[in-house]
Amino acid sequence: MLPGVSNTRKPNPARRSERSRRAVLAAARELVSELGYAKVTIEAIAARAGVGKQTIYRWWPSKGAVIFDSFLALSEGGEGIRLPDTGDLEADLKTVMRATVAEFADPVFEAPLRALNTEIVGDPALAALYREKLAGPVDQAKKERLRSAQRAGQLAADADLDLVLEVLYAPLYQRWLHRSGPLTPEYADALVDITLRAFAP
Amino acid sequence: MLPGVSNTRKPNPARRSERSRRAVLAAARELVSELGYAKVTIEAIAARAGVGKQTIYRWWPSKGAVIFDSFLALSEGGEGIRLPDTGDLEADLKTVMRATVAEFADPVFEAPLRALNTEIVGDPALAALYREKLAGPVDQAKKERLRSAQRAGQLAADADLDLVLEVLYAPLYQRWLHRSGPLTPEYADALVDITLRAFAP
Amino acid sequence: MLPGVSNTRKPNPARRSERSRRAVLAAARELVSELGYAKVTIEAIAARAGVGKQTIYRWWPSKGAVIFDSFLALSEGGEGIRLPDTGDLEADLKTVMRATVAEFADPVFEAPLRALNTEIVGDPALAALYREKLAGPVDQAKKERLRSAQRAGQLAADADLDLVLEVLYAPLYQRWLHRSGPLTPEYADALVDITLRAFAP
Amino acid sequence: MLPGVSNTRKPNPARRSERSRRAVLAAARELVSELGYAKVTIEAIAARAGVGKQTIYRWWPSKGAVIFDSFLALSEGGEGIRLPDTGDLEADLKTVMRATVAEFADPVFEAPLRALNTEIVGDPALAALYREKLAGPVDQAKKERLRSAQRAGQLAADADLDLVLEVLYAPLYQRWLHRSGPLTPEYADALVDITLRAFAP
DNA sequence: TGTTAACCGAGACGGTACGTCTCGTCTTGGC
DNA sequence: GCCAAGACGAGACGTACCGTCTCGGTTAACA
Repeated sequence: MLPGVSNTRKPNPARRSERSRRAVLAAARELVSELGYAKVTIEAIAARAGVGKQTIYRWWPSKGAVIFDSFLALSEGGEGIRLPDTGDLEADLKTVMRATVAEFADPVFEAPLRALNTEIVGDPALAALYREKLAGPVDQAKKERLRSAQRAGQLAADADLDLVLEVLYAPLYQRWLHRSGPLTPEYADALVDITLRAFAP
Repeated sequence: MLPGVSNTRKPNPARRSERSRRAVLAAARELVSELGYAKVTIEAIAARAGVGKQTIYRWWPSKGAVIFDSFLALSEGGEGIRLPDTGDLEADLKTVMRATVAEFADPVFEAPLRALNTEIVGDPALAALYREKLAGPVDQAKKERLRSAQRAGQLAADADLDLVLEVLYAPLYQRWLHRSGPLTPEYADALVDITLRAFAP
Repeated sequence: MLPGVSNTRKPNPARRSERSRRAVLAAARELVSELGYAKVTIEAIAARAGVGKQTIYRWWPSKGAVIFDSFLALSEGGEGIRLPDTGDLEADLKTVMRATVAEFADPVFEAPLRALNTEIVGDPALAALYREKLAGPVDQAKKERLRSAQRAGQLAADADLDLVLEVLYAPLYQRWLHRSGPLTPEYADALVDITLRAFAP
Repeated sequence: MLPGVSNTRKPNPARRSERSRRAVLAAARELVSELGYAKVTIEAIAARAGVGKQTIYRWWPSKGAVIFDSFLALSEGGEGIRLPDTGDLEADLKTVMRATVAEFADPVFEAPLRALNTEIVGDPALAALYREKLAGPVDQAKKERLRSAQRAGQLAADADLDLVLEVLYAPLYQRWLHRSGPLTPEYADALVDITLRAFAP
């Protein structure tokens, strides 16, 4: 082999077929909803998308990556997320937490979200990508609202905001993942109350 | 179909080979530690255990069930778990939480625990089993300690103990699952401090 | 293990259950007719006969042996076979050959006969048994008739009777095995004519 | 189902790998020689050939078909078979028959030939293929020689040549299959003598 | 404005593991 | 000690996907 020539060909993104990319992501999303993450195969995605398998292997490193990308594409439009800021932290947080509870209960979100979590647990790279592309922006928006509350004296000024978010969300997230209890609006409210007491100024 | 008549022959547990059962569970445990959950195959378990594949399929419905059982078998001896009770709730909880942090960091626990969580996310039946057989007894022990603290006036008498446990453990669990932050003894202490403040009498 | 004790236990034929023996042979015969030789399994024979598998393995060395035995049992009653001897060799042979043609065409004989031949081709021991127990007696009866014809001057006195039988029967047998041509009464007659011409005095 | 639509995907023969085809047939031939037909498995053929199992299942319907094909491939080169024609029918036939006797005795031919016959007995489709592709061409060549003999007045002009071949070969074939007697050059000669007498002009 | 390199769909390939089936042996009670 | 019943270790079955590797057939940049 000639020097500088590699056998792991590097594709040229400029020539990438946008039509194929979209078809793959759409097929991936559909299949995860229909079959659940574990039963989706790359062969099935390719067939459904009307795409050669190589086209998928060329542009994505793994099944997880394809499916993750298909979620990313969904939430892409919603850039610049902002949380409500009425000045009343408790009310604002309860609004947001109740919305989160509702989202977790929505069967449209259920399957893909669980799929995502299944994959993230065992794949550090995907976990990093998840934190960077999905969780990160949302957390930034939440922390923005919390900082505003700190300025307003509604939250301890020295509170570690990452920790605040964890106390607020992790119990909810764990209940959902393990199905260890009901996800009700009252539960959402209770988490807000507890968090505000824990991090009161 | 007539009652009691099934086309999926059901084996007679009385004749089950204890030697095979043990060998399968041991092999499963070893392989999960060595390869991680995703790369363990039933064929490999059977081969390592010196057992026919059919013997596994006869007694377990899925790979997840075998592996779960192999964890169950581990913690079976440790009945009657009790938490330390020195009278000082904060100190006792910090001891326990620091131990949990250490356990999560231990590579011996890492792989199997992640395997378990991977499987639980997508399998409600397994999740129920997990709650009943593994999480349940441990949580009972923890709640016992918390009730003792309530009697001692160190915790709000009307605190929902399930919620207390969630606030205490879920952030830690989430950090570990998502690798979203360092698991340090200080972090363990912080969680105890926050929880005690949130549920102070 | 104690000296003189072997691990290949030798069963005591005196204690053998006649009821089981009969049931096994009957089940074997039925299953060969229904499924053809290749699809019959020892498990199926045992199940149909209401007999433990070990009972079959105890008394027969192989599937072929069981099935062969089941044929033997059939033709056991018909000892002392004699061919017609009207004095007219040609007429007598044509009668017998036409009967053989009819037998080969009878679907009741078809499956078991093919089964037997399948097994015999690849198993010298079974082939020997076949010659001794099934083909032998019949061939003796045929040769008896031919000797009578030799004495009557209808056949060359020095003709090798084994060869005569082969010329008479082998073409028919081969056509049937290979399905290489129609088995008609005329064909039977033609074989007799040819054989008589070839071995004319 | 719509016409032309099938759920059993059919592969495109144009893309078939010649290398794999050859490797499979070679492996099949070797394994039949080494183990005998019954003990050859598709897995073993695939492994020996360095081929995926699916590649075999894609192109052949059964083990029998693979092995049959492996024989076909052997005799493929020898197109346009011609029998010796010195003008002396008896001498020519004895030459050919002695060669056949020798071939049947050759252990290299023994195992595969028995394998082939085992399979043919129970599989009408394979039997037809055998007659068309293997026996047919050879029989044509033989009949050509016999026709030449008819023209030379060495054989009855109205003799049924198929029948002549059967009388000539079937006894030999049956002796070999059933191991019911020795296959000697003298036996070959005897069959020729008998046949010529039976079909003398 | 061809030429040509790369992507595309399709799908065959060598493999691995699946979950099922049957083999022949071993084990357990019942008679 | 034979028997029915059936669990066992073993391993082949035929299928589903894996990830790689050709095939022709379009494109799309560049010569």
